[in-house]
Amino acid sequence: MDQRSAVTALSALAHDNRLSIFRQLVKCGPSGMTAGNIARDVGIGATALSFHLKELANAGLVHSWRDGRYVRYSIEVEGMRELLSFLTEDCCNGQPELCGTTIKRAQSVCSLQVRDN
Amino acid sequence: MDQRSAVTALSALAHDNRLSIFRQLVKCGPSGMTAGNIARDVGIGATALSFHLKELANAGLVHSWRDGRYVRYSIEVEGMRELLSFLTEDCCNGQPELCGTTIKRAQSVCSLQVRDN
DNA sequence: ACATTAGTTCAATGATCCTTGAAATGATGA
DNA sequence: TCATCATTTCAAGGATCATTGAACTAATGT
Repeated sequence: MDQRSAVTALSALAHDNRLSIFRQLVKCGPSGMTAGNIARDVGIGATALSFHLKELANAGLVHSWRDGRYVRYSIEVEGMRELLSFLTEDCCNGQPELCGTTIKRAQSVCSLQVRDN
Repeated sequence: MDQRSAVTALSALAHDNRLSIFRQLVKCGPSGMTAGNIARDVGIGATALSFHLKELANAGLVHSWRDGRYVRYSIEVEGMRELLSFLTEDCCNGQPELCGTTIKRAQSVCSLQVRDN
């Protein structure tokens, strides 16, 4: 991931409604949700929802597919993982003991955890 | 971390210059950098730098202290960790195998990795 | 005290983003 | 085919954010 893509992804997440949408989809997993159900849960109109979903999709954070009369959206795991990785790249110049002294290591609840690559 | 703080933090990172500043500080570790050196590395003026650092500080992502004639800035590790954790909270409703099948688990290069709490 | 260096605050302008309803598109079932 | 439901696109406005130079505050050394 490059800086430009990272800014796009962060901008996509940096909005109250979009962050709510994103977190709903994180919870929901690969099966995704229909646009209509997202709109209901987040409490916004269809137009606004469509606008925000487009931003998230354009940022590589969600993707969609048609499911009969509905359109389903789900999180783009790889895009999210790349973003988290980018944010922590070269932390303390590869000497984790420098920041590791202040916080505890622990297991992530999810494979979205940052990895070195 | 609540939704409001997360949006503030993401908004702070969602800007080309601020993301550059942030990543410089991530690399640099706890010793931090002077404002002047950040400005030189990122290639922006003092006024703009001050504005952006204020945004990052307000978002809880960096902090600063005076060091003689200079002001040093460094990353706020806990704030960053909270943000990463918030973004992946309840991923796949606690069933990591759902998203874990598509990406490989691996160790983070840094203790900033997401943890379950 | 004064000159110099380092950073921050202020105010105004321009740029970008968000919201809204109305219209358009796509899919289903009778 | 027609009515209906689901979602997207369009266009206009209001709101928010970024940039700039100038003025200001803070620390240092002489």
